[in-house]
Amino acid sequence: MADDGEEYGVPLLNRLKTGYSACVYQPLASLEGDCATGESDMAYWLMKSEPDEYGWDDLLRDGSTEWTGVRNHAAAKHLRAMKKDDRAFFYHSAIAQPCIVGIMAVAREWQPDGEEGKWASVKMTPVEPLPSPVTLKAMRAEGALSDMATLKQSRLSVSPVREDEWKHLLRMAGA
DNA sequence: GCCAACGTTGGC
DNA sequence: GCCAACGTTGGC
Repeated sequence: MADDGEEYGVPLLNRLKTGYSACVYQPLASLEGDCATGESDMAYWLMKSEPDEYGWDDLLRDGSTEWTGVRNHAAAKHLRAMKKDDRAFFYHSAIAQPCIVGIMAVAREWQPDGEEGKWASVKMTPVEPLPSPVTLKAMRAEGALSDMATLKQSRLSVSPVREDEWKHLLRMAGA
């Protein structure tokens, strides 16, 4: 079981849940409380990372992370559009079974990343893991997700997710 | 401003 | 590890 993409499946999530409840459960309540404006215009995103480099369990361990290193103009544009408390799926890429494994929130809006001043990074914090990960394969099989930016352009590491797509994915994840 | 060459990313 | 897709660079 530990020899291919399955290691990023349910067994890993079970392991993560433990660490999650142990160290970072508080964001949900405080984030909801911050929405004083009443009507939510919260946006949704999908952010990719190679778990060999930085995965969901690293984010749980750290409590939050600066999402640096994005060097694609379209992705950088999305980073600059992200607002505090927006939600984002954490997607594990470049593994045998690429999949969405958890939900993050924008903890702080963008700041310059790098010397050139043309790139941006945001600060992200974990909200909760998905009950079961949603694989890329499963996403591709869903007609309701056929417009998703990440499916149309696989190399885009930060992409918007529509509200209907977000809800659909949550249902697929058993959330 | 076009386009060929090249580099990088990400899925398989 | 390979290859397709995409972005960037540089010659013209």
